[in-house]
Amino acid sequence: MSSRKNLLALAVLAYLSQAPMHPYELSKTLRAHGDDRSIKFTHGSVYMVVEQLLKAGLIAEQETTRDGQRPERTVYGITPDGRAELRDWLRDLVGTPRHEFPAFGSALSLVSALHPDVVVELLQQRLVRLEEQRAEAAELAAGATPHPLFLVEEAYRQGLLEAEIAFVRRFVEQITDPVDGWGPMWAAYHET
Amino acid sequence: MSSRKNLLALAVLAYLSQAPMHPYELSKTLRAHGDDRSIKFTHGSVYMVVEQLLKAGLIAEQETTRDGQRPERTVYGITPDGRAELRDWLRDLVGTPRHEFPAFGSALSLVSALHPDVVVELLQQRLVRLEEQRAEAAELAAGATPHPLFLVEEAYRQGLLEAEIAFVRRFVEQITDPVDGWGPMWAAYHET
DNA sequence: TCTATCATGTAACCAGTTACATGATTTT
DNA sequence: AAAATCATGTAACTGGTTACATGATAGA
Repeated sequence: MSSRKNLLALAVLAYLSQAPMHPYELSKTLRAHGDDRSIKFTHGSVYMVVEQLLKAGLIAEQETTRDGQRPERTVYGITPDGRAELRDWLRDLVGTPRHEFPAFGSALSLVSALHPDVVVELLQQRLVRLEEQRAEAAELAAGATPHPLFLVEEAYRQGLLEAEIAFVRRFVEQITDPVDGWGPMWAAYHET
Repeated sequence: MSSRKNLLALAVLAYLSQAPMHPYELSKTLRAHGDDRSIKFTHGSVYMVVEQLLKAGLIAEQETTRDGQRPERTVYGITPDGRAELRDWLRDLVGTPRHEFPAFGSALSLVSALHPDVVVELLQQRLVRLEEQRAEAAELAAGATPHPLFLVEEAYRQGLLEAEIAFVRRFVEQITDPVDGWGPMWAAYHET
């Protein structure tokens, strides 16, 4: 089995559960549906996971066609094992939160290596970028209207975004608070 | 240069900027300081990044000691280039948000493949787990008292956690709302 | 003293990214 | 008809994870 690490494999299973396709078509369809906002993949990685899923028996070669002088295309379909894996994997992802490692969190854990003054500047810069993202997201949500179920991932993102904005604001205040801000202590410690 | 992908490399630079160490010691120190909550690494990957950083000239072999019949240990120290990279990298991470791919988000984008009834169950299960995590985090924050600057990453996590809890609650309601919930439409669509 | 665990590192394997290759179609 | 872009795939490189190896100390 794919050992459930690469989320692209999940997406491929999901799409093949609706109709057989060849890898290039998968690649296109995924991108067309905007799945590249929630799943990281490149043209090349699609071929990779298809091969992995094939080895694992979760999909199977369905037919091999040749259209004029184009390279051969192999069409893959999902197997019963594949359907089972899709279901179980999704259930697991939805039902059980797992520990993740957002880059900003990692940076925060090491941020004492910078001088507090520059950190404040950087945080303010981050804030304006975050607010830009929020504006874009709002626009996007206002525009399109497929059923909102298909925007649920966007809603989730927006929630996280708001939380991050709030956090950054608080953090800036904690550093700069004139009465008991961390700035001075931090600056002192930083001379080492 | 390390091309700035593996955050472990950043942590290694940060620690070596305080004192030279050998890889095993790095591994231990990182774990002792709880950096494994914010950065994903294993014993083996530390050796890997040390080698990469060495190749990139960001750290340098300082001395090679042998203690009794233990294997030789090589002690590494940061170079001036390494210090510059540490600073720039951190600045970038703090100042500029980047697009990330949380697993729950990916799952959400495909969740229509499950029946709405089971999704609701799963979300409720997720909620109790999330609330457990929140309780643990609160306890942890109440207990320890190094300067809160060293818990800032925890505070960030908590913010995200709250946001996720709120989102999941809303989502459950949207599915199950008796007047215009998505449940029926979703269930119907799901027969395909 | 036997066993378990720590200290330290290497090597083999697997996954992911990037770059390249080539014929087909479309645009200028 | 030249240039650009699309359609389709392969191959090479690089990074990350896992498993293994081996002497040292400590506990039973």
